[in-house]
Amino acid sequence: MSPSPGKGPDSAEARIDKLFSALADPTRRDIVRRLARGELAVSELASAYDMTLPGVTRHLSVLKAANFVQTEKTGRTTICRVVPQTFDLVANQVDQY
Amino acid sequence: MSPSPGKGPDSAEARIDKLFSALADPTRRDIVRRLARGELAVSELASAYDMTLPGVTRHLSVLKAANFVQTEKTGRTTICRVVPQTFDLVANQVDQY
DNA sequence: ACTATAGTTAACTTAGTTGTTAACTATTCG
DNA sequence: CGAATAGTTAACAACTAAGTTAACTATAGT
Repeated sequence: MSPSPGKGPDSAEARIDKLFSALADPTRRDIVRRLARGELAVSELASAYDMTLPGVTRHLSVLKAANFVQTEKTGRTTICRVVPQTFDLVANQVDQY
Repeated sequence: MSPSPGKGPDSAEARIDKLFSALADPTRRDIVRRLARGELAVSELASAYDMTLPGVTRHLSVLKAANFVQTEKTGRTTICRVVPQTFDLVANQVDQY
């Protein structure tokens, strides 16, 4: 039955949904801007916002689900960095319209 | 007190929120793709989807609020067309990340 | 071993989105 | 005028999203 390009929750369209809705939140856009300047730990990021840590963790998980951000765990700190290719992908999408 | 660039519901950030969340829905992206090929009446658009007319009207109002689409009423039909500048705006946003 | 630090997960609240049906306005045609 | 067509608005149900607190896991330091 193959990877099936159907309209499941993992379809190409659903992936594009995730791209745009991840960017549709100002905190997440700001996270991305900060990470574009260099990788940061979760709590370093969190200190920039008037928001509890779990809130930031969730924004990060949205960004990871859309593949805008990758994380790597080193010891007890989790380092976050941007995945630049994903932005190219968005740019290509936008150009199509 | 001037236009006030604060963080109200009409701030620059809120406008960008609207841009991305308008594109975060597959029906709305499809509407935009169709309109990019030429203007269409609301009911012409609606006939392309397995959705009632009020549903389509609402998607259009989201696209209008984000300024992706403009409408013009002629007699009893409402013609929809795309606002290309808005896509440039999105592209510029994406390039900043 | 104990405590503090770093982060995630769960449960919950509040608010917003998506789509429906029903009711409405306005234009066109007989 | 009366009926059909084009579209919007209102009220509602179902679902998703953002943020909170509380509880948990795991690594580091003393």
